[in-house]
Amino acid sequence: MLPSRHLRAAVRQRSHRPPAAGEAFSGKLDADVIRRNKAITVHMRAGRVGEAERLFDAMPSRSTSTYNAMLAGYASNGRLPVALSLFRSIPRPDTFSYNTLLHALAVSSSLTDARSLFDQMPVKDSVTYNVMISSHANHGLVSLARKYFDLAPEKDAVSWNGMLAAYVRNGRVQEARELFNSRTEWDAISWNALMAGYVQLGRMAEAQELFDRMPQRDVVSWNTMVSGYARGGDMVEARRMFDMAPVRDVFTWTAVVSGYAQNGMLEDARMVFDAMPERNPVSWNAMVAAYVQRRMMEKAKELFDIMPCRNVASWNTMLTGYAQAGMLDEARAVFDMMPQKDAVSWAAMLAAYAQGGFSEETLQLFIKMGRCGEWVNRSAFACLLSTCADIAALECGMQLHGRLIKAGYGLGRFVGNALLAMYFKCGNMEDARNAFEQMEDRDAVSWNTVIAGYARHGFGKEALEVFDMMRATSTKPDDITLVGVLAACSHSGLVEKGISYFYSMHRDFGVTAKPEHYTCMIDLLGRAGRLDEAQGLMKDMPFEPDATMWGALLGASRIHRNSELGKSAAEKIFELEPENAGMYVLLSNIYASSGKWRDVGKMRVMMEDRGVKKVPGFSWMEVQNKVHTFSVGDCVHPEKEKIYAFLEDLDMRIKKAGYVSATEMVLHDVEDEEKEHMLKYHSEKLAVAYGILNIPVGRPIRVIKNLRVCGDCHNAFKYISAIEGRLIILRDSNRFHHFRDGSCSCGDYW
DNA sequence: GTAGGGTTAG
Repeated sequence: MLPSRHLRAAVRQRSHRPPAAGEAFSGKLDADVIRRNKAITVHMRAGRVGEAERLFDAMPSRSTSTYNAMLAGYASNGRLPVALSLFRSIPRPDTFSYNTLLHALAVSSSLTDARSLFDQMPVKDSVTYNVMISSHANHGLVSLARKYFDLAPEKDAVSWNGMLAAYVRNGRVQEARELFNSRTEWDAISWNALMAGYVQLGRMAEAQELFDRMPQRDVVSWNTMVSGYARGGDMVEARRMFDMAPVRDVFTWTAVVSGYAQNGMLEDARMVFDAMPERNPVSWNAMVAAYVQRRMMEKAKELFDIMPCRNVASWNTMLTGYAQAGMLDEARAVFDMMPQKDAVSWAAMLAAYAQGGFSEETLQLFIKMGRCGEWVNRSAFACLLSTCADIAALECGMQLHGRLIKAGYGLGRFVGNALLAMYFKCGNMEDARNAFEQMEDRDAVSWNTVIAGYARHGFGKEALEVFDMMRATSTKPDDITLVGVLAACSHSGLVEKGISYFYSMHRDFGVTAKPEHYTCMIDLLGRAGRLDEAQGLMKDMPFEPDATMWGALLGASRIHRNSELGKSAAEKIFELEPENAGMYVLLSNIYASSGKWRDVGKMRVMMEDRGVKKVPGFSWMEVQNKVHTFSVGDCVHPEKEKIYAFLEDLDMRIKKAGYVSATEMVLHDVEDEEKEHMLKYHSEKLAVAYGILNIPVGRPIRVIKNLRVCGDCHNAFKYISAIEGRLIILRDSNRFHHFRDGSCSCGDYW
C-alpha cells in the first residue's frame, strides 16, 4: 500500500488549478504526437515498459495524453509508485489522468487511497463514478458501490451494468433483478450479467428463461449457458447448447472441455480438446486440470511440459494437483520453481500444509508471505482465514484481520463470514461478535455462523439472542439456522426451549425437520437424561437412524451410565460404520466406568480384529506465532522437564483444593496409581501447563484437541482455572469449553 | 490513454 501522505502531496500540488476533461497540454495535437502515443500504449500493453520509457524520453513535445498513456502503462504493469510520481509531474493533468490513477489505486493499492483521491478530484465524470462503483463491488462492499451509484449525477450504460454486476458478483441476484426490472434500456452485457447471476447460484431454469427472452444473444450469452450447465454437471444440456450455438469461440470450447473434466468424463474432455480450432493457455489449463482431478499426475505433467505457453494458473494447477495427491514435496518444488506466484499459489501451498496437518510449515510460509510483501486478495484472505480457523491459529488470524483493514477491504460476505468463523473456531468470542457487528452485508451464512458459533461454545443464551435479532431482519432462518438453534439449546441444557423450537419450526419458519435436526433432538433429550424420549423420537422419525444419531445416544448413555443402552447403540454403529474408532473408545469408556474390565478387553480385541486404529490424541496451542504440539505421555517438547515439574506441583495444589482424579475415565484396566499417572500426562494437560508457563497472565490459554476432552482433564481444568486465576479455552472435536473461576461454559453438559 | 458481461487454478 502507498503511504497516504505521498498521495496527498501528489494531489495537493495539483489542486490549485482544476483541469477540464479532455483538455490537452499543447492545445492542438500534431499527428506525430498521436502516432508516438499509440506506440507507447502498444509497448506498455505488451509489458515492454523500458521501450515505452525510451520513446517517452525521446519525444520533442508531449501532450497530456502522452502522460496518460505512460500512466496507464505503469499502472497496468504493476508499477504504482512510478505511476504516482509521473502523475505528479504531469503539467496539466485532465480527468483522464485522475481516472487512470484512481483505477490504479483501487486495483493495486487500497480503497482508502482511492476514496481520498476521489474526494480530492476537482472534476469528476461518469468514468470516475464507474471506477468507484466497480472497485467497491469487487471488494464486496455492495452498499458503498450503491452509494457511488446513487451519487453519480449522470449514469451511462457502464454505471448501470456496474451496479448490476455489483449485486450479481456478491450473490445478491434478487436485488440485481429488482434493478433490472426498474428500467428497460439494457444492452446484451446487462442481460448476460443477470443471467450469470442465476448461473452462479445454479438456478439454471431462471437463466434459461432470461436467455430465451433476450432480444439479442451474442457469443457471451451462449458461453454463459454452456458453462452454467457444465458447472451444474448437466453435460447433456451443455453439449446441446454448444452444438446449437451459432458462433463459438475459445471460451465456448474451453467451457465444454472443463465441464467434461469436472464431471469425470476424461475421454470426452480430451476429444473436444483435440478438436479445438484454437487453444489459449486457459484451454490447456482446463485439460491439465482434467488429469489433475483424476490424480493422474504423470499425464498432467506430460501435458504441462508440452504447453506452448504457461501462465500462473498452469503452475497453480500442478501445485494443487500435487498437494491434493498428498505429494507435498513435489508441490513445494513446483511452488519454489514457479516464475511468478500469485495469491492463489500462496493460498494453495498454505492450504496444502494446513490440510496435511503441517501447521508449523503453514505458519512459516505465512510469515514468509508477509516478508515477501505478497498482496493478498479477497479470496486468499478468506482461504487463509479458514486455514487459521482449522488449526486455530488465532494470532495469525488476527494479523490477517489487521492486514485486511489496512488493505481497505470491508467486511463483505465472503471475507466477513470467514473472519467470523475464524474468531469462533479460535475461541475468541469478543472479536467474533465485534466483526459481526461491523459487517455491512449479513446473509444467512453470517447469522448461522454466529448462532452455531455461540452454540458450540456453550453460550446458549447469546445464541438465542442472536437468533431473535435475526428474526427481526429480512434474512429468513433456514434449516442450518435451526440446527444451530437446537444445538444451542442442547449444549446449554435448555431442554424445553429446544423441544418447543423443534415442534414449531415448520409452522414458524417453513423448515422441515431433516436428519440433522433429529440428531440435535436426540442429543438434547439424551443429555437431559430423557433417554426413553430420545429413543421414542428415533422410532417415530421418517428416516432410518444413522451412525451420528446412535452416536448421540451412545454419548448420552455414557453421561447417564446406562451401559445396556450404550451397548445396543454401539452395536448399531459398528454395523453402520465398522471403522469408526471413536465409537470403540467411547464404548470402552462406558464399560470402564462401570468396572467391566472384561468387556473393555473385548473391545480392544474387536478393534484389533477389525484393524481399527485408535486415533492418537494430541493437543496443540499457539504461542507467539508458533504452534506447539503435545501428545499423551511421551512429550518430546524441548521444555518437557519444566512442564512435567510444573504439572506435579499443580496436581498437588488442585488436590488440596478438592480435586479427585477420576481414574475411571481411562481406557486401560491398569492399577489405580498407574492410571492416575497416565491421566496426569494427557496431551491437553501438557498443553495447558505449557500455556500457563508461557502465556502472560490476563490472556486466555487456548488449547485445541483432536479428540474429545477426557472427563478427568475437564474436571482438573476447572480447578486449575480457579487456582491459577486463568481463563482456559479448550476446543475439542465436539465443542468449546471455557474454564473460568472453577466452572466450565458447557455446564458439565458435554 | 480511464470504467461494464462469459473460460482455468483456491
